[in-house]
Amino acid sequence: MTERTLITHIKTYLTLSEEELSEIVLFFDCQSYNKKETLLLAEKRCDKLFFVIKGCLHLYFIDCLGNQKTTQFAIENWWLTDFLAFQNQKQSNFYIEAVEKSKVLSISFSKYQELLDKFPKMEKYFRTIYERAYGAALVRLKYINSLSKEEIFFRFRDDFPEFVQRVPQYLLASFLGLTPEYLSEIKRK
Amino acid sequence: MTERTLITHIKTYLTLSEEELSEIVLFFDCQSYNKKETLLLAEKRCDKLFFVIKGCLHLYFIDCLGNQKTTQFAIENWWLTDFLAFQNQKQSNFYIEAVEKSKVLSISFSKYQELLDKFPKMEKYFRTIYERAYGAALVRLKYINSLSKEEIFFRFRDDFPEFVQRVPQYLLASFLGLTPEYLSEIKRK
DNA sequence: AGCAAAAATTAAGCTGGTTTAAGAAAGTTA
DNA sequence: TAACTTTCTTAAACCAGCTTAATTTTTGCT
Repeated sequence: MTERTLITHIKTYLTLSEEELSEIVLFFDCQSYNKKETLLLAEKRCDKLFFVIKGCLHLYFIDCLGNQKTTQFAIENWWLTDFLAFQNQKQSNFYIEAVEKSKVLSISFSKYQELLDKFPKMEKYFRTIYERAYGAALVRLKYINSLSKEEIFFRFRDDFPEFVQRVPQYLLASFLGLTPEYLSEIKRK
Repeated sequence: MTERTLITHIKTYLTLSEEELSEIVLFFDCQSYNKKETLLLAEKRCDKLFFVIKGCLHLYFIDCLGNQKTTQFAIENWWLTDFLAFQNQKQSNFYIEAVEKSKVLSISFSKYQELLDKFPKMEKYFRTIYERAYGAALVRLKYINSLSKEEIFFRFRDDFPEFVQRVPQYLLASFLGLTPEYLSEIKRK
């Protein structure tokens, strides 16, 4: 069962019975996506929260020149959506697309509410996830505001070597906030 | 009572009895800080989560050239700490200082755990706060990666005009990721 | 009010990183 | 294995934003 991935993840944060856990996963839909397939469209109401079982997604937007810019990746055990738009049930500022063939759980906003109402312990689970994600975003902002683009790349490669291998360079460049050309030049050294 | 500020804020997210609310605020200490007074030191274990009753705090670090760089502000009704260090009870990557004379509630990590255990509804409160904060951080990363420094400033001034008046320009410049000199040049136009 | 310190402005010179454009390599499809 | 498409590389010209440094304005203190 592929849903074991989520159950295992929840169990690292909470103590829940097997019955509860198997009830919980019923709130989710499981779907597979091919490389470059779209999961969420900007301008549409953001009604889905995603959990990656296998594969890799990215959250991106299109800048004023028509370039795709990646703001966040999500690999196995990561949650992803436009959280602000999801919480307010507004239209999304971002697109979500599969970077590679992926297996993904999703939950609608109303099911998410139901899940949290029925299993209040899940509030703790998500509180912990978001507390950490927000903290990590602040540290990321710190790096952006203190390191040169070259240092940002080397730091990221040291911290996540396997990830640098995994995603195409032009997506990595966009995530790190530099041009593919400059990233290529940095790597040459 | 100054604690009403927190109570009022919690009530916008949860339904709780007055008895519960007044028990909750007992978990917090209230303290006043003068302008430039330090609340949290980098390199020290991060054992406090802060809530601003009145005034303004900022989360900053010192870059390799010895410059103070602001990553986040917190005004009335905002929570602030180095969330990653707080959750893991590690030493902080950041300093926290009062930007102006401020009145602040604080809670230690162990009291925070106790509070969440005793009042599980508070999990929902913090889940919501962090979900929003993380979403906002992603949108902020989007702006950083798509707008010129000039556009970043004008956008921020349009969105938060009163805030631009409130904090010193050199802190605002640092928060927006540009030099005070360049910000000054932009404003001249 | 008067002094000292902190913050903001101005301007010139400089550089890290972008833009543009073209070619090479790697992946995909039939 | 050939043709097409996507991704990566290279190099030169360019510029947004930084650095430096000197001056002015504002703030805080007694």
